[in-house]
Amino acid sequence: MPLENTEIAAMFVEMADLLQIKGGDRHRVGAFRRSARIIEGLPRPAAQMLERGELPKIRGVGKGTIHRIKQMLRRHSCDDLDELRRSVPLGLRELLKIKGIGPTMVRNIHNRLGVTTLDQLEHAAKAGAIETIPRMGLSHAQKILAGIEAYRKRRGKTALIDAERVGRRIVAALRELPAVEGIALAGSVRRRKATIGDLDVLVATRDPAPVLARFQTLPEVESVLIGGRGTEGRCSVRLRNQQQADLRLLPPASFGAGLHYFTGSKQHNIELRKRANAMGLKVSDKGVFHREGEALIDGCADEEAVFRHLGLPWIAPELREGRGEFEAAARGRLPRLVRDEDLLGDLHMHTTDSDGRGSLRDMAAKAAALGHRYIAITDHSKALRIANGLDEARLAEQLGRIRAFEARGEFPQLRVLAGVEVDILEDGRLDLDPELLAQLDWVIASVHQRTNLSREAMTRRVVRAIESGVVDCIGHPTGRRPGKRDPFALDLEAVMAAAREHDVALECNGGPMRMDLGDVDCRRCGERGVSVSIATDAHSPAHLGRHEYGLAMARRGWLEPAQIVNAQPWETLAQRRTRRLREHGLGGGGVAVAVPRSEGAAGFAAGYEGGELAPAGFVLESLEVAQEHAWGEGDELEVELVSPVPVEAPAEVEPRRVEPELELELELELEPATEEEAEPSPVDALLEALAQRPLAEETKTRLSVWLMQGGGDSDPTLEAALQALGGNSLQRAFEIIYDGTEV
DNA sequence: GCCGTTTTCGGCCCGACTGTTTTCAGTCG
Repeated sequence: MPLENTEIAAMFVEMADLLQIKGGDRHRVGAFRRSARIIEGLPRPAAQMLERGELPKIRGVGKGTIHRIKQMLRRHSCDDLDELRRSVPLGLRELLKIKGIGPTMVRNIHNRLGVTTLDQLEHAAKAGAIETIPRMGLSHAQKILAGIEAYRKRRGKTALIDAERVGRRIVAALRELPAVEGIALAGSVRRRKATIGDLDVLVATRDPAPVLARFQTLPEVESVLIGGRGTEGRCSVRLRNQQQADLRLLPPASFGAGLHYFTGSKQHNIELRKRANAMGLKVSDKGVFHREGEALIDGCADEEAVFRHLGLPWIAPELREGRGEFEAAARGRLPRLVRDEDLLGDLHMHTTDSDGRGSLRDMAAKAAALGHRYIAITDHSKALRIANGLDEARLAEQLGRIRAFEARGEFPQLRVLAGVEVDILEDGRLDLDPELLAQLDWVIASVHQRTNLSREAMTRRVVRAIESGVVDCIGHPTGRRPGKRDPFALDLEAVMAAAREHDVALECNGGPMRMDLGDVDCRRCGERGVSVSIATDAHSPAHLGRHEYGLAMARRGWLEPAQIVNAQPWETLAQRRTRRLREHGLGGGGVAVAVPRSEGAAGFAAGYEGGELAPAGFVLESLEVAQEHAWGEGDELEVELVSPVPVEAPAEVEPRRVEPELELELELELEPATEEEAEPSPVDALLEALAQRPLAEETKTRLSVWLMQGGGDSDPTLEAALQALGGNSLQRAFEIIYDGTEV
């Protein structure tokens, strides 16, 4: 497998950093950075473009860059990078990973204080040596110490995309060997965690020697940690990206048992073995055994066999965190996890109008090729100058362009929605005129700047945006960058409550460096009835369709298609928006939804009174008004009066509410029990369990499972107990579970 | 290092923010 463009780009960035630390010519540094940006943005693999002679034609790519790329493709490095790495100590390179420290500061710190390692820097900062450097003061020292602490917490963790990329390459190389009968990545990569520690590679083979030999000499390998003779069946290496990779060699007959064991998580395995124990069985990476006498029952060539022996259905790796998956599996209540093919559209992407690399048409063409049913164009707003954000005039112009594009009907199966990713300003106001926002089809509101507010201020800020009525979704809600930046201070609980009240979705941003919301937050959304948008945040056509990282978080968060906005048809989302706008007294106010149905202009929205532009599914005064203002292929465009706007959202998105009358009845039924009743009813026993702190694991699981079913009669005893506590039983369940858990 | 032209070498992206300083330097996106 050839190097990917992002990997080549990363090497150019590293060269720029190292050269800058050495005090090299800043324009040369800048040229390396520019090369990195260009390579990262190439439409096709650099290797391919090089072969076709397309690379030298690109502005900014000169002879030197071509020469280096050729070397990198051949040997994953180049002469200059080798030389720079030799001349700059490893410890100094590590300092760059601390937030607030750039190459120039590394240089100054090194030159003035002789610091070459993280520990030395920490010592210097504590000893007050930082302040002796010109233009650096106490704040810098404090910032550095905080940065070191944050870095230490996340050290050794690699982003999923990076770990997976190198892992896949190793798998591809080993798979070629005749001795390899089966191969898989296990561990946290397989569970699709956002950050990965070590890489686990499993190989099924009857002939370990050639596999071991090949593994140790892969180009990705920097040094062998454990291996060679005496270490049968395994080998650990340090990779060039500083990750550790462990190779395990397994007999094919027990590959499934090993795959399960090494996929983990640890907690999941502990619970699995507990369960096996209770059944008189023993489970290990070698298979399933009788507990007495340890006789082998089954080596388990595949993973399903492991679960089958325990009377369980196969559990998806993403759920294997010991967070209630066994209880759910045993009761036949595992979630039907959202899959790529469930996603009908993508509601977050950028074009060349702001900081994207593809035009409106480029994005639409790619989306159509991927079979998307709809996409929303959501460029940045003016506050994000660096991204060339749109002001009102440019957005209005783009809106007209999108409507005209739709009217042409070039991609009849695809609906292109006019949207925006509007900045949430410091005080919670939106960066664009709400009147204009109300005319769009899909509005994402995001925080990009001033991210260091207090928790209270940040929460007020985001909640205010939600309350505006024109916002459909909060983009990358926590601002986290796994392994790089902590989420900003935010009361997500309050945000979710507001989101639910105003029917606003929270985004699960699938940008591989964001994955925001994370898995735990996705699950909280699911439990609270807050819908989630799995979006790519694509900045080029190549990024479209890359739902894998958003899906990873959503699946780890137990989310099902019904909880995902972009797994719903666009008409459903349009209705939700229309209803919300009307409730907030913004636009709308008509009586019917008009949906154009013509062949040539499928999915195009008609205009409404006054000749202004209206979003798809917009509420229109009448059929006549719609037809009068319809544009497109002249009279070929039909506008159809569909139905009055439904007031209720689809049942699967909106959890049921408890009827007040029912509550009252149950309360009466559950009047205080008399002392002589020896045996408490199941409901009373459960009430007692619900009042316990900390909450028993079993009770917690029962609550989670019930919540995952959307409440209701899946567990009548629990429902009765919750209703006895008064109020909305779903709400009670959330409160109890989060009161009884440290989140 | 790359570009463009002045064809042999000069000029190279930028704004917000922060911290340290009274005019700038470094980081981040």
